Amino acid sequence: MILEKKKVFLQFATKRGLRSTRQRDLILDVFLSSHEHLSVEELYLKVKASHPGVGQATVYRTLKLFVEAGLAREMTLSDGQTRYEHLLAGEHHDHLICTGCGTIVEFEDETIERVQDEIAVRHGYTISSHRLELYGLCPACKGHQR
Amino acid sequence: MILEKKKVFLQFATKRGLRSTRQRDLILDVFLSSHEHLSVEELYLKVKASHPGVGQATVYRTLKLFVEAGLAREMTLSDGQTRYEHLLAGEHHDHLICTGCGTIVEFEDETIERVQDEIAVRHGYTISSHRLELYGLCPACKGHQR
DNA sequence: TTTACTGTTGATAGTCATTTTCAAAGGATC
DNA sequence: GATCCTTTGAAAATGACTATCAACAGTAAA
Ligand SMILES: [Mn+2]
Ligand SMILES: [Mn+2]
Ligand SMILES: [Zn+2]
Ligand SMILES: [Zn+2]
Repeated sequence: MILEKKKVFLQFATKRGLRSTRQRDLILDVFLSSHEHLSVEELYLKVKASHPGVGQATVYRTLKLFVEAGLAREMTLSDGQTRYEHLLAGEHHDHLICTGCGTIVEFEDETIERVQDEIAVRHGYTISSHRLELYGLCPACKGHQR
Repeated sequence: MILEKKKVFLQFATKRGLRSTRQRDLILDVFLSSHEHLSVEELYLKVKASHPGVGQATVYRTLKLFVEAGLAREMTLSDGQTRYEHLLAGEHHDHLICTGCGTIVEFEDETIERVQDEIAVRHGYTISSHRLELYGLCPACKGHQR
């Protein structure tokens, strides 16, 4: 899985004529070793922990490359920070997000996907992507509240 | 329709002990006279066109009041600007957005809403809100492209 | 009305995430 | 190794939004 994504990036880098650098290899390793939905700042801190010299701008730049390479997706929740998650081109899922603790559950639902297409067709649109986020309290947070 | 929303704001203002000001009346008029999904900047420009003295900060502040009053909804697309649209408390709709020209179609679908609830229940979550955006090309833009 | 109180406004400074700039560093090819 | 040109990191710049604060303006009592 991780190796597959490394290969995807390598192929992308080759096709684009990108040079191989320590920084990009490192950032890719850190990114692939985490399965959360990390903000740039969070990723930068993880990177800096082992390699203090790496600059924040490089992390910003490199994450954008991962998206272009087709191994990551950029997502914006309502906290004003851009987050990145693993996602190979062609894969897809939506999010169920706890407003209490931030826990994210990923899901896919073919009924919803199908109805979305029907709606688009009805209006003459051709859908290229979509975004569905459900916000609410997770079981744990529901307990705390009362 | 417009009168109803003005009344909603008036009641909110009364309940909250807000003073009646020229600026808020004006911004409310401009907001209600447009049925688009306007950014704060766009609204500010419309306001400034007839009343150049009004400050940007006042527009920001007033739009937040409209949301609190229950007659507007704040929305964030991917362009990094907050937009506001008409929405009375209790109403709801989702968006179909053209990536070519920005045209927005509003829709509601009870099947999707129902399945969303099922998904939430399955994971033990209690949903408080959601956000669904479909991105693609509208009929007009599909024509242009080819 | 005036007065006195206090909410509101607009200009400006501040914040925060992200982007740009640019000189120095470092891959790649010969 | 020499050359070329991409990449990097620090710092400045940007852009949306928020906080600050003195001047202003509703409001309600006098
Ligand atoms: Mn995810
Ligand atoms: Mn809408
Ligand atoms: Zn939770
Ligand atoms: Zn279009």
